[in-house]
Amino acid sequence: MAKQQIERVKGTRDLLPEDMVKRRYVFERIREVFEVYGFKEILTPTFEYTKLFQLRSGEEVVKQLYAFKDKGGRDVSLRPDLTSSVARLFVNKFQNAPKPVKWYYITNMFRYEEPQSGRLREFWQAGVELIGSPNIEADAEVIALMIESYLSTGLKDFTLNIGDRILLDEFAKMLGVKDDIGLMRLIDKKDKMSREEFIEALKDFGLNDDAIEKVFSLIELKGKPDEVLPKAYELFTSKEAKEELKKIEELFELLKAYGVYDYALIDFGIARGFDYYTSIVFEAIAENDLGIGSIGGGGRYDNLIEVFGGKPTPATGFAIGIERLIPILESKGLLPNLRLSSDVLVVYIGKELEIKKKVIEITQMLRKERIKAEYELQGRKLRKALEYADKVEIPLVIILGKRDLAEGKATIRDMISGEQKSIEIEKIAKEVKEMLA
RNA sequence: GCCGGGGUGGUGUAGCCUGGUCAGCACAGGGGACUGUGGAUCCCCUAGCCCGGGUUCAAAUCCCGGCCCCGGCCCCA
Repeated sequence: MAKQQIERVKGTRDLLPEDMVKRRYVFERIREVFEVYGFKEILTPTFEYTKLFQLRSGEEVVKQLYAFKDKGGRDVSLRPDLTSSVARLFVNKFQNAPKPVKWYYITNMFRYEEPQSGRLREFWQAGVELIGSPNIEADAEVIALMIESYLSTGLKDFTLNIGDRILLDEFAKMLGVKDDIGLMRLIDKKDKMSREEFIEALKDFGLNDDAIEKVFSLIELKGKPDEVLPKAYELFTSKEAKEELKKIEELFELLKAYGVYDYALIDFGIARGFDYYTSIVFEAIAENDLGIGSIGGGGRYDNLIEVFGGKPTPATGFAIGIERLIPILESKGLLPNLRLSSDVLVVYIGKELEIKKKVIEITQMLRKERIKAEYELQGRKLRKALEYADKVEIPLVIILGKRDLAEGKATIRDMISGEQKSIEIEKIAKEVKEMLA
């Protein structure tokens, strides 16, 4: 009698065989694309010194971390993402490596937050980091890769929305706002309130009518670059802003060359947390009715490596949220039917050791041919064994009893048609392959 | 951290408001009817009131606290 039932830890999930086949399918598609773009797989430790994450994001981030003291008194945290670890690794060992450094990872992350739709405490991300190039080509490369990653999973109904931290900073300056983060958070919430409420909120924030007018101009800067950029050049007057806009114009030209232009949009309202991003930021949105917002995001972080004690090194990257992507793929019927069951069940009739041994030999023969084969381990009677095969959708059953064995044969049963034939034991593997084909 | 809704066998649920029959049903699982042939039927078995406290003669049921789940807020690297 169990004294105590141990449950899963809050915000975690058990992944069952049927979940794992789907995930593996998605991971493999994404991995293929990462690889053909020349990214190499890496993995850093599951936990790091808490300091690493504090250095990047400040003290308040600790309450969103799975942070604890180990037995040696070290303050450590489970990784909330891989970007910090990658930057640390780069500073530790790769500062003199040939540039660019192109790394990817597919692994789990941990954040101590309240679970809700599309949000767990342990979750998986597939992401890349491209370190060493300050050029807009590098931004284009990762954005194109992100788009192609989604496409490889069959997703088509999505957009990659591109914003820019520099322009947001310029915007805040134009309005004379010091708390640019606060302003952007407010702008982020615009869709959750009515126009009147939004105007009220902006007034409460301290903006005058002219500034509010400008905020609305900014929000309208969303869509295809041909429409948005001309308006943006009107709204932004500073030299820095104009230069940044020129880069974005070029970025979209490059995306045309990559062949992914159709999926990319401008959205200058994107803030992406404001942690360490320095210019181009982006996030992917897929239309869905599951209440899932962004399915991935990224951007340029040109001073993070410096923060970690490295030489100033530009970098950019993104991460795809697997737990958000998979339900969307599933709801759109984009995941193929992946059968889990074995191809063959070998069943014996009778209790003689000789028959059981022959059944094992047949099973092994099939396995050597890389056919997924199992034999009846429960010792069920033939009738029950057939019911079992039917229930778990094993398409072929090989039956071996005294009568078959006496002739050196076994019976193969096609579980779908019900047809059976007697076949010499040595020829089973060949026959099974033909029947499965 | 805050707010709302919920927690009954492995799964889905009835019962809760109006405390009191062995907590009912279905599916799944195991066995049998049928000792070499399944996807049909019948029978049997396994297995449950999230945890702790309180009220009461009596708690799955009412009250309090906790934990967990679903969703929302904050936040979202």
